[in-house]
Amino acid sequence: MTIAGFDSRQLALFRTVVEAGSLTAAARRVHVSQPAVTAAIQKLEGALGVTLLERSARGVTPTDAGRKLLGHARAIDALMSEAVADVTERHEPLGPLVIGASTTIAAGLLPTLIARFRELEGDVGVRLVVGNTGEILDQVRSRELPLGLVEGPSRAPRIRLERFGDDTLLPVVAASRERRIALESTPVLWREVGSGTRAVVEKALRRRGRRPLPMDLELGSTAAIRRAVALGLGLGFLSRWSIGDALDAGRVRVAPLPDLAIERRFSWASASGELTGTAARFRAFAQRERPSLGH
Amino acid sequence: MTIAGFDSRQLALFRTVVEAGSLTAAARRVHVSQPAVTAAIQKLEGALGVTLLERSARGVTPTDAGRKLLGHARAIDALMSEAVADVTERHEPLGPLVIGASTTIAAGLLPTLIARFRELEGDVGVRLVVGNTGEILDQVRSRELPLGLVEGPSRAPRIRLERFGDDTLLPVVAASRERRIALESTPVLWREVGSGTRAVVEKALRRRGRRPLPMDLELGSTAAIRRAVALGLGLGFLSRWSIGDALDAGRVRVAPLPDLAIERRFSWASASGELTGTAARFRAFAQRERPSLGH
DNA sequence: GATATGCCATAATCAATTCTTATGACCATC
DNA sequence: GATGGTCATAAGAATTGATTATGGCATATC
Repeated sequence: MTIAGFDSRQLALFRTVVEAGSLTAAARRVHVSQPAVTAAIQKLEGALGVTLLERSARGVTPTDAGRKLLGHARAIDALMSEAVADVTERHEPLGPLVIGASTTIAAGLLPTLIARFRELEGDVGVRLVVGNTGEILDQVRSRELPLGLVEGPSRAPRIRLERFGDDTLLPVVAASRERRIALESTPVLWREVGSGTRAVVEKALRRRGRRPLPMDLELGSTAAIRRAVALGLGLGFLSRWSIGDALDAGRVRVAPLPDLAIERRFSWASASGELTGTAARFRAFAQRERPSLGH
Repeated sequence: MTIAGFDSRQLALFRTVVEAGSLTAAARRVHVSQPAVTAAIQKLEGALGVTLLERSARGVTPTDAGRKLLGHARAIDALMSEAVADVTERHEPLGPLVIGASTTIAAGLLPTLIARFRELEGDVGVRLVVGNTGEILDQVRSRELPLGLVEGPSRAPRIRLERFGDDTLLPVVAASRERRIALESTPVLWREVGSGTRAVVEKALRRRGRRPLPMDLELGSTAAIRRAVALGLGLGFLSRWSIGDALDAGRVRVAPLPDLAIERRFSWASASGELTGTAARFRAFAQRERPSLGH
């Protein structure tokens, strides 16, 4: 399939570029680097044999050919969405959604996602099994769960893993706190021992030389941490996926400690082979919805 | 751009699968392996959360969702071609096409390609510079030529190389020859020393232990070799791209020496950066046309 | 019914594309 | 001129996507 070098994703990107007015802005919008956009557009131009954009120091503007292509790109975009909508349309009522998730995800990400899914699909029943990553993986392996959404692992035996997206654990403090945060003397709000989130946070802090202090607090859930942060009790770590509301409300803000942003991955887990019915539908839905979730 | 997992190439492949009636047949048609098709369709099904094909031992048939998607796939295909045609449409008359090519390509592939290009674009002037690969690359580097199409190299300094496609040098004999070919005692029809084609053929034959014989013939062009093969003078090597007519005419056939099929690559060469005008247009055209050229 | 044939699925491996980071050149604006 | 924005290039890493090899399963054939 190396033949064409011309597909709808390139067109969608081209559209974004024109609408954003610059390669850089488009790159930001789709969360890739600017050179990636440069390369993709060049490839598209090469495939068509036509210059599509007039480059300048202030951005890009479409050439005549580019303007023509823009129209087609929009039409194709529309047709693609229509195809998804049409094919995805359900005829028989869906069975309940059975899904396992690790704590952070179950608390932060899934509620939104499930709510939107039910908006679209009607009142599907939901059984959400919460556990740590290992527990969920085991239950997927033994077919107790058709589908899991977990933090971290990049591979697990006898299981099919697919990437959901990347997450960032951001250091946050109360919005009222002074600008400079002294890492050594600010209380840290921990999750309980055994939590996957705690493990990665511990590791990252140790790398920075931060040792546990008596003034640190240990809390049993992400929600508790969020509340504690808002109350000014210290520095907490919150997932980018679950942080939105708190930021919007203006109660908390991201601490100016850029080295402390912790990257990790969320992955789908399913038993090898066939994923069907409600679970398949939910996974596909979530995957499409993802770009609109995190900021 | 890892977000969607859903693009027009997947749809085009899906369409091919349904129209071919089986994954295997579709794989043959698009020249990829069957597992590649399996994987691509699975990915598409995953992205939509829907089963598209009913698998059986006799092939595949679309499900309801699959039939719906097929319609959309056709529509999108059509729209994509329309977009290409529209954007590619020319307003000002094109300048002459200036292109360099190595001997085999200039003789075997380019005439067809240029003819079709002119059918589409009108009577564009053509200046075709023939030379061996190194000579062409030098002239591209020095900007004497905007574009070259050459055999072989996978990289060259200060030059942008892009893949045109893969070529196979097939061992051919007269159709009238007996089935079994004794490599040791059959005369080989060589190109002259210095030819890129000769170099790779020599290497391949040496690996098989075949030494030059007094009965071998040396000829100055691909056309001469093709004629000599048809006349039964011995074993020749012809490019898959240029062999079509001779095979069709029934004068020659591929010799049953599968280990002797020699793979090599054809590449576009252009100066770093901007390729515009007629050359850009020709390259894009050729790239789209390619699937219909070789067998 | 045994056996063979053809189709699809999986696993392991390798090659190719695509992305990222780092950097440079260029143009506007202060 | 500096500064801050833009786009382009290069080199490396990561992801994707291909390939070959193999196995299961259903239909067809003897």
